Amino acid sequence: MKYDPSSIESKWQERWAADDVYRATQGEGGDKYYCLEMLPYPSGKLHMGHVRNYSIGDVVARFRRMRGFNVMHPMGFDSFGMPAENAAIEHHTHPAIWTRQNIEVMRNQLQDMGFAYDWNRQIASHMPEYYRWNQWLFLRFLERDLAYRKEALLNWCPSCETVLANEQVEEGLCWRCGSVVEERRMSQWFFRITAYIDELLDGLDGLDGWPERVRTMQRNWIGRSHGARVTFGVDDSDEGLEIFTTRIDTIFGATFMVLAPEHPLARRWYEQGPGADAGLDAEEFADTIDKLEKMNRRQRPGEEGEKAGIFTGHYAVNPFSGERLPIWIANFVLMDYGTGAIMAVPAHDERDFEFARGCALPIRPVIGPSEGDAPAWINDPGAMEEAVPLYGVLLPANGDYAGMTSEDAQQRMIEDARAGGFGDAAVDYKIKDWGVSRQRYWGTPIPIIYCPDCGVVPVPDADLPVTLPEEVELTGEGGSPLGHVESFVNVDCPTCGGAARRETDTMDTFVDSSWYYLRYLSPHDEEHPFDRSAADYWLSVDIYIGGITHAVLHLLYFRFFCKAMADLGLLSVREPVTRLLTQGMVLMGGTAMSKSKGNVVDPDEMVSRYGVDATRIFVLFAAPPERDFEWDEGGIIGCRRFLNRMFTLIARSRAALEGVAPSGDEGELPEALVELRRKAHDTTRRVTDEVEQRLHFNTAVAALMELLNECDAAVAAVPVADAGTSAWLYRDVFERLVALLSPFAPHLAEELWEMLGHREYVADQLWPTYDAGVLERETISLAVQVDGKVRGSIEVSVDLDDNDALVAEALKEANVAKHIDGRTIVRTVVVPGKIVSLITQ
RNA sequence: GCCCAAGUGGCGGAAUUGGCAGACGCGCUAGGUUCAGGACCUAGUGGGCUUCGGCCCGUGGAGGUUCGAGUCCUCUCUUGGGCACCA
Repeated sequence: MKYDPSSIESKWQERWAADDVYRATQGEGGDKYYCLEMLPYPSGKLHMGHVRNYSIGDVVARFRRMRGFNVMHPMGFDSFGMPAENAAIEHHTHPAIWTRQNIEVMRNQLQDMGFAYDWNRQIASHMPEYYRWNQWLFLRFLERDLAYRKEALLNWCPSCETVLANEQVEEGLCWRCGSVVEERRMSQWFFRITAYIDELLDGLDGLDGWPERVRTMQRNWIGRSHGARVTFGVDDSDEGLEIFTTRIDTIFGATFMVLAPEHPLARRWYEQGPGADAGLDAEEFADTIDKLEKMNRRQRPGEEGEKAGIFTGHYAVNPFSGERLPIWIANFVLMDYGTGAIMAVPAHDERDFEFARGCALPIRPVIGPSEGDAPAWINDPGAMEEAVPLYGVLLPANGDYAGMTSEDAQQRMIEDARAGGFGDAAVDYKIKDWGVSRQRYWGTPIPIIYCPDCGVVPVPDADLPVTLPEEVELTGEGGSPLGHVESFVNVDCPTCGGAARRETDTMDTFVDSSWYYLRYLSPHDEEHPFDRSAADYWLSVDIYIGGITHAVLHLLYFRFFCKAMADLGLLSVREPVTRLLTQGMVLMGGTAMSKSKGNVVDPDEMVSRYGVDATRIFVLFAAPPERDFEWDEGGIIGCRRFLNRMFTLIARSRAALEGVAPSGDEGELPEALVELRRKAHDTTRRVTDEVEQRLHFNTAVAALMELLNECDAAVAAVPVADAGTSAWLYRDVFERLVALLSPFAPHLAEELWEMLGHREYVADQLWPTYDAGVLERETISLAVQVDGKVRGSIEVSVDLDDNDALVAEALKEANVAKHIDGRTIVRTVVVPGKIVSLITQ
C-alpha cells in the first residue's frame, strides 16, 4: 500500500464539505477565536505567497479548534480594483466577468488546498450586497464630519489616470505601476483620519501583539512632532508670517525666513512683484518662482534635490529680538507641512545651513554644548563645515534666555510667545487626511449627488446601493468612466427633485478592506453592515496574518475605521486586532516571484507533483513565518518523504494495533518504549508551545519529524506485532503523532486516523496533552568543564544537587581526571541540571 | 544621512533563562536493495590534526564582561527593510 496524496486529499475534502465541518456558529462550544488572513485580490491564480499566508492561518485555526475554541476562520475576495479594469481594457471583456472567473478559479484552488474555511461566509467586495455598506459607512462618516470634500493638490498617476493617496506614492512613483506621479489641483473626497491621529499613534504602545517593525513604520508614517508656532511680523504688511518650528530655542539664531513657492504670501508677491532690495524686475522674479515651484516636487529615487531660492526683497521681524530678517522663497520648503514657511537657523539646521552657504547668508550659532570645552565655531561661524543640530545651553546672544538649557528655553519661550500673543505650542503631523476619490470605474460609487440648487446632497439610505452601471466604455482615458454614462450621471435631486448629477468618482479600494472582517460575521444581513451581537461576540480578531507590505496602508486605515465605527456606536472595540503576524515573502533567485521576471512557481504544479499536504508542510517548514525564504524544490521532496514515512509507519502497524486500547500498564514497558513515550509527550509539549505561543511552525514540523524518527527506531527495536502487553503504547504514540500532524497535513492525518480504526474526524479531536510526570527522568547527563572547556559528561541522578558529590562524580570521569592531573582546583561552579565547571590554578 | 532587523556547515535553518553549537530537512559520500522512476533502507557528513584515547580551531570582524558567550557590552563590516528636504 502506497501513499497516494491526490486520492486521499479529494476524499477528505469531499467529506469535510458534505459534513460542513468548518462552519462557525456564534456562541457554540468554548471561547471564541477569530483567525483572520488578509483576503486576496482575485488576480487570476493563487501564488506561493498566498499558499504560505493561508497555510499559516490554517494551522492556527485547526490548532485552536482542537484546543476547544469556537473558531471563526473566513475567507473572501478583495475584488474591486484597477487590475480588473486594466484587464478589461486590454482584452475587451467586462471587469465583472474577469473578476467572477478569477474568483471561481481561486476559490477552487483554496478549496483544493484543504483550508478549513467556513465558505458560507465568503464575501466579495465588488458585489452590491457588500459595497452598499461602504456607501452606508461613507454617509455615516459624512454626518460626523469624518468625510469631507476639498480642493487639494493631489498625487496624480498619469498611467492609471487616477489620484493616489499619499500612502500609495513610493519615492515619487505610483505604488502599482511605477509611473512618475504628478501633481494636480482637484476637488476630492477625504476621510478625516487626522481626527484620530493621536489615538492611532499612542495606541501603538499598547499593541504588544504586533511586530515592533510595523509599529515603528506606523509611527514614522504618522510623524508627530511637538514644537511651536510663532508669528513673525512682515515689515510692509499688517498680516504676520506664521511658522512652525520644533526648535524655538534657536530662534535668536534665525538669520532669514523661507516660504514655499505656493505660500499665500509668495503668491501675493508673485502677483505684485518683489520688494526694492531684491534687485530684480517683476518678470524675472515671477519666472524664478515658477521654476522653484516645479523643482519643489517630489524627487526621483535617491536624488537629493539641489536647493535653490530667491530673495523677495521683503523682510520679517523676529518677535523675540526685533531683528529684521530677509524673506526668501525656496524649493526645499513644503507647503503641505507646518505652515509652509520656516525660520532658517543655519547654524543648527542642516538644510538651512546648506541653503545659507549656497546663497551667502549669515550663520549665527546660538546654542553651545552643555559640557566640555567650547568648540571653535561658537566664535567663528565662518569656520563651520556643517550645521550642529545639538540640544545644549543658550549662548550669550540669546537675550534674557542666555544660559538656559534648550529644554528650559523652549518652555519659557512658548510661554512668552503665548503671553505676547505671537505664538504657542503646536503639534504637527506628517500624515494627511486620506483622499478616497478615484477616477476609475471598478470601485464603489461615492453616494453623493450634486444639485445646482441644493449643492452637495447625500444619497438617502433608502436609495442604497448606488450600483455600478454595467454598460460602460472603458478606454483608460478621459477621466472617470462613470462620467460618460448618462443614465448613471443624470439623476433627480433627492431634496428638491430637480435635475442633478451624480458624483462619478469611486472609492479607493482600501475602503473595502478597512472593515471586511466585520462583514464575515453576518455576511447575509440585509439590514445592517454587520450584526452587532456577532461583533460583540467575535471581536477582537485574535490573530491577523498577512504581508508586511500593508504595514502602513491597509493596517492604518483598518485601525482608523475601527475607532471611527466605535464612535459611531457600531462597535465596542477600538483596536481591531490583538495579534499581528506578518509573514515573509517566497523568493526565487533572491527576489520576489513575479510574472514579469518569469520566476514563478505554480502551486498547482507542486500540488500535482507532491500533494497538498507536502506543499503546505514545506512552506511552513522552510523558515520561521516572518522571514523571507528562497524556494527550493529539494525541500518539498524532503517533506513528501516525511509524509511517505508517516504513511508507511501506520500502514505497517495498523493490523497489529487493531483492538488495542491507547492505555495500559506503564510499569512493564521496555526501556526503548519508555524513551519513546517520553519523546511523544515532549513532542506534544513542544508542538503546542510552538504553535500557540511562538508561532514558529518550522520547529513544530521538525519536532514531528524527530518523533517519527524515534518511532521508526523503536519499531526496529521492538516490532509492534511483538510488543505484547506494551502494544498500547504504540497506539498512544501513533495517535498523538497523527493528531499533532493534523493541522499541518490535515488530509493525510484524517486518512491515518481512519486507518487506526477511528470513525470521527481527527479535526474534531481534542488536541493531545502531555503529562509532566512522563517527561521526568531518573538520571541526567551533565557536562563537565575544566578551565572553561568541556572535557566530558557524567550521568547522575536528577536529585543529586550536592556540590561536593557532583564534583566528586565529575572527577571520576577519565578525561576530566586527565585534565585535572597535576593541577589544583581553585574553584568549582556547579549549576544542578546544567553543568559542573572546575577551575584550576 | 537617520532608525530598525539580520549575519551560524555546501544550502534552508535549530539552539525558548548566559550552560555540551549545528536539532530537523536538503545536498553530498559509502554500502545495501530494487533496478533505471526525482524510489527505499543503513551508516557517515563544520574545518584541521590524531598514537583513534582524544586535541586544536569554529556562529561576519576586533575587543571586553564571565568559571562559561551564537546569546550580554563597546567598536566595526556586510546585507535587507523603513524613513528621508517633515522645519
